[in-house]
Amino acid sequence: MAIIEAAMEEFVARGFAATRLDDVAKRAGVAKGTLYLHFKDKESMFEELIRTALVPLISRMSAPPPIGGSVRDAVERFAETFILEIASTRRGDIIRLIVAEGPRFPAIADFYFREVVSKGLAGMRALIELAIARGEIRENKLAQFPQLLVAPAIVAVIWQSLFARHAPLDAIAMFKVHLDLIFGERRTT
Amino acid sequence: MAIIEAAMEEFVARGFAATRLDDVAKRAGVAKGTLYLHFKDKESMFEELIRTALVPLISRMSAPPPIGGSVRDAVERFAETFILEIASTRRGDIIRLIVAEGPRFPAIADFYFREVVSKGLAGMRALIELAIARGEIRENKLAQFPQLLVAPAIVAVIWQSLFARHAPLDAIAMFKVHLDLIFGERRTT
DNA sequence: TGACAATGACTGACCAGTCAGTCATATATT
DNA sequence: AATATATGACTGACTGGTCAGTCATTGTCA
Repeated sequence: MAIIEAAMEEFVARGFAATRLDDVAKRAGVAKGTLYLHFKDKESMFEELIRTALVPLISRMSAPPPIGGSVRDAVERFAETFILEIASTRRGDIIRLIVAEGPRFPAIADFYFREVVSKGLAGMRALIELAIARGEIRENKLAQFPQLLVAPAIVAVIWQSLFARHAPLDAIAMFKVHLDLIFGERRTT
Repeated sequence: MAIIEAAMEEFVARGFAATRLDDVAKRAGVAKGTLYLHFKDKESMFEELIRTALVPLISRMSAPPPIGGSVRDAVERFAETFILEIASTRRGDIIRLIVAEGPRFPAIADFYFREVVSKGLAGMRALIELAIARGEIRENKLAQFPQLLVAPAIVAVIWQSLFARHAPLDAIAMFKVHLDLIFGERRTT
């Protein structure tokens, strides 16, 4: 749907309040009235968009449980995907948008917490516990704070949208160092 | 100045675009015209506010270089101060506000990068290098990414404003686990 | 032709920014 | 000291422009 894409662009670039529906319509190549055939009003358009935008994130999150190789490899592949497909792209702006508008749209913060954050953290915690059981991770208190595992990814997202211009950040290299801290220095075959 | 405080409250609560100067004036107990005796327009009011709000942060940042005890202790004290005085208070919202509005106010992102982020990271890097030289930290690639040291603090700030209601986060405990990852498990005397 | 989708001109609310006027205080004059 | 005059911080009603949301009209397709 062209409208959804157009609205996403505008909301990401200007935030909720400063986005004009005239601009969304123009970008989508429809008349303003058409928007109201699909959405009740600006606010529900915004909320539905954020929800929609998350569907791909969610499917990634609940993706492959790592039966095969080491937990570290699984986490590393996961993080690479996340950074390449989210932190370095338009989708990262969605996360920034949620941080920006969340407090003013409790419904969005709630939804995001329920559907993404709590599930994602639970998944991370499971991974961490598995790694501890296997002896890949020593620090067993890490399972209490799965946020620590993903913190650099969040920071990468923020960095890209605010400071990439001033100082580009090699998010993947950073994340590998982070994993070295957690799993111990990688064995150089 | 009552105006500054009032404006801060409103901007933090509603963001730039959705804040009404009538509300700022009412909250400050002055007439709207008075605002324009102190600020050129809404935009420069906002920018000056953000700059002003950072002064206390900056002075903290450039505070005591840790000559005395271990680097870990210094970082731990620093992080505790940061979390208690920033992440858990109104000031945390300022950081969120910068994340939210930064892309639309390049001047603010620039200023913030120059005055806070680059200086802060340089300080962190120096600390990390000292700790590596002293043998407190093994992972010597950490000096390339001082962001990793502070990432949990950033995450804590965001968590507090978005999700504290759903799941309170013990940011200090989290940070200690983080430090255990970096410095190795703490010796229990 | 009838049913439905799409349009875009229009309306009314809202709000940043203005400015003619007020008034408390300071300065000058007698 | 008493009165007159000047100053400028402050006010808030007002204006002009903007924009969310509406709806009478037009286009489309079976």
